[in-house]
Amino acid sequence: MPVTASDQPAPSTTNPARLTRARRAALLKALADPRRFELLERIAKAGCPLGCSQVRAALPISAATLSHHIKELETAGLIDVRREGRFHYLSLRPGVLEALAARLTALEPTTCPTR
Amino acid sequence: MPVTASDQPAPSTTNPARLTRARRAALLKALADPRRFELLERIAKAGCPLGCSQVRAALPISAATLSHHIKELETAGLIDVRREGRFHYLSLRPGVLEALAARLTALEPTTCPTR
DNA sequence: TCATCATTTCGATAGTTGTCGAAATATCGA
DNA sequence: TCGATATTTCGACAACTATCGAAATGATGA
Repeated sequence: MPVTASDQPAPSTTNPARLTRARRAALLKALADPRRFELLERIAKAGCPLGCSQVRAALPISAATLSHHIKELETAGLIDVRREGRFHYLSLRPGVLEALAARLTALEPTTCPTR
Repeated sequence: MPVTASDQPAPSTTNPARLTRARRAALLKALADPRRFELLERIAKAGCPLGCSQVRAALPISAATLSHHIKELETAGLIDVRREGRFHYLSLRPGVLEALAARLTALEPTTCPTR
């Protein structure tokens, strides 16, 4: 892959609704992996920042792989990772999913009048 | 490819709002490719069924690759392809993007009360 | 300081996929 | 029937990525 959104300085918290082409692609790619989506679902469901290890315990996944996916989600700007001592806490970055969803639904409105 | 949603009989027009795990993943994967997304955008923008060749003319892409992406979008259930003689017409399958968007925003609502 | 635990990085591997040119198939008009 | 045009299939290649075990790093508490 030549130039992804991952190369960007990236997902500034301000202005969460504006989605670059590259950022939109990065988000979709991050979400497209089933394991990552499930991970995100768990984080979302938790509501409060979720401990890394708790996820690890609940999912049949190696630590290395989990770390990898967390980085992907973070790089895409989907989650925030608060690093506190040796524990890391994951939380959904607010507004991002909504922004993406809006972008998707924005594609729909035009319906063919002839049909 | 082991077991993806593509194997399913699948994107029945009825009940567009229910999204299987597999189907959701297939949709996201289909959308994650930049070229495919642009293709979809063009189809959406056209409103009315868009000729395959018109797309081909407007995009720097080989016929083989275009065919491949169209099949991906169709298999994912994002577009309908009406085959009419030697021309094929592409149109957005209604409701699918909305359903996916809904699924995404559904992840958001729970916000941490402590923070 | 040291053992322990959480997380990351490294290296390697297997599987997936986007891309194309060339060949095949299909449809139409002459 | 024949040639032209539209689309698909085939075969191949390069790039990417999910995955893991092992080793490294970092932080804590004894």
